Amino acid sequence: MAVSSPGRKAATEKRRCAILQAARAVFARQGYASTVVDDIATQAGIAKGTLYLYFPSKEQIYLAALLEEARQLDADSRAAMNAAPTWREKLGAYLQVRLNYFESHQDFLRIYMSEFRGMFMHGKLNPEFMHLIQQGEAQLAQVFAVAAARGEIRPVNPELAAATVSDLSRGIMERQLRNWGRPVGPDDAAFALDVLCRALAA
Amino acid sequence: MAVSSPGRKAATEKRRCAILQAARAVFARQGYASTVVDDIATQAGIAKGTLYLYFPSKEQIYLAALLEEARQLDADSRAAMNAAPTWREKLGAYLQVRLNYFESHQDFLRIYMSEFRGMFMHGKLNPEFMHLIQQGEAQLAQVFAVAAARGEIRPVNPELAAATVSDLSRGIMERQLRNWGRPVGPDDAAFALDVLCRALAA
DNA sequence: TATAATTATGACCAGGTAGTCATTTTGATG
DNA sequence: CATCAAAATGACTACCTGGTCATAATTATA
Repeated sequence: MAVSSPGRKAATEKRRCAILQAARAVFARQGYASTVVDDIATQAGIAKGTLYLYFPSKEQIYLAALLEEARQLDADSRAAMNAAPTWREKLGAYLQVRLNYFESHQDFLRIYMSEFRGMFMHGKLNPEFMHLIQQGEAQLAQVFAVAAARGEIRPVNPELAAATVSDLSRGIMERQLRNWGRPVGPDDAAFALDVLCRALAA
Repeated sequence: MAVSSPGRKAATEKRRCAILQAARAVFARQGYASTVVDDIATQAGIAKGTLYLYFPSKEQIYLAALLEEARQLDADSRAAMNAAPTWREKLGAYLQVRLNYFESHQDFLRIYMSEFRGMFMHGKLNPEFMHLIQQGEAQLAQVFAVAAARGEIRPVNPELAAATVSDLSRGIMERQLRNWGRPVGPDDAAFALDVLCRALAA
């Protein structure tokens, strides 16, 4: 008569995660349009019908798969930046977190870079995503605002500086993804950090 | 008996262009996936069947619509940079051309920014596109290589520097497209140029 | 104007896929 | 073990859309 035992709930949650992981793998490999719902089910080792027991639509799977990781990235980023004392280290932490995340979550980043970002410009986007992204840049801007107020960097428009950082970090990740020509590595991040430091130095 | 009079050829070419322009408008508004071939035909004021007299498939329309503009942007860019004498002015020209292009070809840039770029990472891409893009960065890299050899800038990896420029210029255009929060304008480009100059100064 | 060639049309078709649901399997409970 | 609710299944359907082609309109030629 138990409507749902505790063990039941855990199993359900586990399966949910497995589905999302499978979805990320498939979407990363094939992109949203070329992915068929059955592909995801197969990758997850379940039947299509079962998928629809956990998610209402292909689109929702996609969104959920990305949102989960986006939250994590945001949290990691936030933690690392808060732990860093100086603006320079905070900046380094921001870049570092992204590089680390890249190592362990390529699927997510591939989807994010290759098609998700473009969604901003078209139809509506899940508000939480907007928030997450805006929040990320706002945090960065805050760092620069503080540093500028303290005279640690020259007085720049903090939002513009933050946007610059996010442009550069995106570029780095994109180059990692497609190894365009020569291999890119940590040099790339070091160069970006160097560029930023020189550009911002008081 | 004339197989095709000269006036005929011109009319055909004109229609072809009209189709591509219509295609850009629609693709920019709705994205590739959400666009139905009939949308393009309607926008161009012709019937769907007629479209297929000029192009063999939806994908080819998309590619042709973008390739046309990409060639133009490349040409403009090349011309402006060649005309500029110093590395600094060449860099300014690169950014400027992109900003100008943005004014007059929003449709193209919207498609390019929001979904086309992501294609690099998935399936094959028209080789001419690869070439155009790689060539663009290579030209930029060349500028830096020369400037570094002359001691006009500090000795940086030219490819990395070029990549940085293209990351920043992309960021600018993207921010223009979605007026995220406050309006962005030429300040944005000026800031980017400033960042680059400071970062590269000998 | 009559004739023929070129160009345009849009109803139609074939293929493919998101989502459903009647049926089966699982596993908890007494 | 018997019973039954919850979970899983996959064949099926309803719909959509890229591309075709027989027909019609247009334009050039004689």
